[in-house]
Amino acid sequence: MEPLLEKAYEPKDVEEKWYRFWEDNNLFSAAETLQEKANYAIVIPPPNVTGVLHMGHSLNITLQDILCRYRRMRGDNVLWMPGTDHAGIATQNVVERHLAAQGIDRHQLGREKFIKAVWQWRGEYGSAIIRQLKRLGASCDWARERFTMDEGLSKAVRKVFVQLYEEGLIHKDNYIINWCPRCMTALADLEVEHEEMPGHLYHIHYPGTDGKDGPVVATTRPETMLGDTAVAVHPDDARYADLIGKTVELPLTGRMIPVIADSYVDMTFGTGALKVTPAHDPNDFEIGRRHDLPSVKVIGDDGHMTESAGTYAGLDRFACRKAVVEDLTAKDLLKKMEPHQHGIGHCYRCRTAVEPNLSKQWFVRTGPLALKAVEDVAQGRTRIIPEKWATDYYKWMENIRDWCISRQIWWGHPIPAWTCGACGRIIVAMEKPDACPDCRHLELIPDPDVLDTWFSSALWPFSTLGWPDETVLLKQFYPTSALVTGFDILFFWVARMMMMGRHFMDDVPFKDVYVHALVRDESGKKMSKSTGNVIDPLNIIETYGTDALRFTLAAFAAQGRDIKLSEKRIEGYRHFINKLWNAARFSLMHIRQTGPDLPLVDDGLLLPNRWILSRLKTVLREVADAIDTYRFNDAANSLYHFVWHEFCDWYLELIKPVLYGDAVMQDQKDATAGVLARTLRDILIMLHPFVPFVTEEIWHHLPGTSGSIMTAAYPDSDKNLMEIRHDPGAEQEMLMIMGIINAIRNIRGEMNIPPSQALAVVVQTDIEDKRRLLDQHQGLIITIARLSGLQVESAGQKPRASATAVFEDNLISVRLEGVIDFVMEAARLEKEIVKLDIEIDKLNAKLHNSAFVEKAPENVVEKVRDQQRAWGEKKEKLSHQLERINAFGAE
RNA sequence: GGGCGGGUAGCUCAGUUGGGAGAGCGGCGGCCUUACAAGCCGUAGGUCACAGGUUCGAGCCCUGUUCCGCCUACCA
Repeated sequence: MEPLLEKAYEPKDVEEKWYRFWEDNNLFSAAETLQEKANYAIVIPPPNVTGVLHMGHSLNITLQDILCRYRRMRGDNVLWMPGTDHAGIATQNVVERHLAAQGIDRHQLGREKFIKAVWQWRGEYGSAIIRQLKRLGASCDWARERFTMDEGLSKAVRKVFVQLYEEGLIHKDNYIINWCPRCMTALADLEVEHEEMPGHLYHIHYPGTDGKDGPVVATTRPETMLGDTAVAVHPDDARYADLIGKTVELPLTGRMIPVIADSYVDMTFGTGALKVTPAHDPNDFEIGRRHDLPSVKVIGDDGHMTESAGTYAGLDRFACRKAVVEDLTAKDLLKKMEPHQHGIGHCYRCRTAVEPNLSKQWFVRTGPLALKAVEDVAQGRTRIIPEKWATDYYKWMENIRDWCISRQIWWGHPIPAWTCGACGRIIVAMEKPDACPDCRHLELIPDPDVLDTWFSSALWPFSTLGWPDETVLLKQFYPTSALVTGFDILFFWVARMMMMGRHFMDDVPFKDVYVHALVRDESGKKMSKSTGNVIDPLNIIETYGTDALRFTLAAFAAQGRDIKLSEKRIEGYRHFINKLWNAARFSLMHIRQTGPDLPLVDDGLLLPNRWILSRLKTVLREVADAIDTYRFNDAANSLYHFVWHEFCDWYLELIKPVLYGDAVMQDQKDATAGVLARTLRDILIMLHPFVPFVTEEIWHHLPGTSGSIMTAAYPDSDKNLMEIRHDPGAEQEMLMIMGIINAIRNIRGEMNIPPSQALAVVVQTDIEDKRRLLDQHQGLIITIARLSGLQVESAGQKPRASATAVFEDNLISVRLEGVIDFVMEAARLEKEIVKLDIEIDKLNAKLHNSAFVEKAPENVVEKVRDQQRAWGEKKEKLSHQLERINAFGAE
């Protein structure tokens, strides 16, 4: 029965135990039924299957877990849908490296065997991230875990592809796209990261053919000139007016190319003459289309020059640049070379410089889809929180470009399209057809490409619920309640889910999108392995425990865009966990009742009990409100303050005299233990979503509880809360008692009087109710302020030698005959008076300002007057005391 | 180029309709007071980036300046 807890909380001892307990008891699983009960659903942002838990996940998971655990305690039927995504390019890269270590190249292996190898790899290593999520305490419905390459999800992908194709929203086209020569695949615009880099602007002379000199063009990429098919100038540019329509020589190739006029050209940049390479520059591609120019692809998919590059064929693109520049210099065609800063696109998976490349790819026409997705947010069907992110969402959606969804890799969802070997017709279908519908030819060549991983992620909120089948789960939980994610994938993922959800489900995918910050290191840099500034959450968990990490993340969750994390903070919150632990340890020594049937609403309750219950009621409301509005930091801070600075610092100290006192009636002791039990219980419940492990552990030691704390009801508007009374009177009275104790402590501290020395104190007030109150709680004050005695009297007679303080109208005198240092006390009073003077002067200035008195609201003016009066009286008392002290000192 | 966010105590940051500047950590002083030294008590410290404006009143609203960070873009 006597549950003696260890002196310090040891997370390692309990975390694994309770996680297993929760799983074994099925506490994470949602009920699949079309019942009346409120449903609450969150789909996890699926981590990359190759991923290792980082701080970003930790924050993301913690916040979702807080919501889910909280909603369960509020009585909702909660589905937290977990899973991973197959991360096409990243996974393929990982597995390729894995194979390379064994000296195997994927092309040797062949496509089928390679995919088999990826699945095998996934089986071995793919659940690492899931195990790590569990260490964070994530209460996901693991039995329903999904993977974007699951059969069900693949079916959804094919269905979506086919339907969009039939609706004309997917098409295949020759277009200039971003190409990663290392990953050997196309990338979507979003998957390119631009980085400002120093380079050069090369001025190259293209000689004319009619005896005249010809233009000088400016370029940052001279190697692409081998693929030039025109030179463009602005139609209004007088300098080149007579060149338009003529041809010029393309150096190093011997080809002749036309000079065309296009208003895209910026006359003020460079030389005003632009070389046009339709196959290797998006703008040039557009110009090429407008002017019907041929495209010459001189850079191959592997980043080396093609046969079309003539003598440069086979050279790496960067080596070719060097060679071209050398050759131009030799021919005296390089007129100028100036330093130039410009943005260069890099592959977001491997950092290789992206090559704009002409290629035949599949695209989603996003325009019509985006229109509706914008409406959904504008009309409030989906709320984006904080609201400021809606601006970014709108802007991106409104400027959206077609989405290149085909990838030239092997790992991913095959594009459900086939080309007839005879007539060349493209067939798009859920399953491979037996024959070409046009010519009945039997040889159908499957499209070699796979789909962008984000294409399948975009379906996540409904594909995981069973779509395209009409499942109970789908009916129950779509639209989902909330999506919690970092702003870095607002476009990659959220925007695309919005488009797909609306289009296929005819409803938004989620009611709320909560966008949280990014976790950075303490100097504000993004954590990355290459910088070496990562704080590994698993290490943190080892050292400080999961709860400390979670509470830290929650407490910092709403701090703008970034969370700068350092171990110091986490350590600080570990102290909080330990504080809670010790408060529980103390409480459990006194809680013997096994039932909650204690008289909580009872005027006979002692003041500290009435006070803490009143405060508890307020905090219950505050925390619930904060979580309901995604103000996780407010919730965490409210709890931190309440538990540490009210419950521990005051309440537990205040009830010690009751619990330990010999003269206290047993029924008061019992009632106090009851209030203590109730308060601790509710603290545990409120804290549980934030720090699930330590609260579960304490819960099981707390008499009168049963089962898991996960199944405890959050005290809200139910009768649980009704039995706690909001008691402003008690709060008011406690404020006074605390104020007086603080004043005495202040004197003790400033006078350097050790706690071991008991003090004799006199409190004087003219208000009889206050005297009665102080008399009544004399014991409390004596114990907590460590007094030898407390005398309460009406104002008038002054004790002979004392240090004094004023709280409200109470004059507090600490008697220190023979110990008091008059000089020190005089200095203390003077300091206090100076401070008061400054404040009073400010108030006087306000009140002497007639504009203020006339125009400010009545209650504001009244408040200032009250304050002025109160401080004036306080100052008077202190000044009077100062005179007396000076007189004593002079004796 | 465009847009967004930020500049508040030594550090990291709160500050939700404009009305007496806050927390945590750190610092300093005193304490092993029967839950906790991962603790307790006390205390110092701020022209709220700068300059104007609106207002009786501005950390908060407006304008400009400056510094930092991020996102975005087709000036080669």
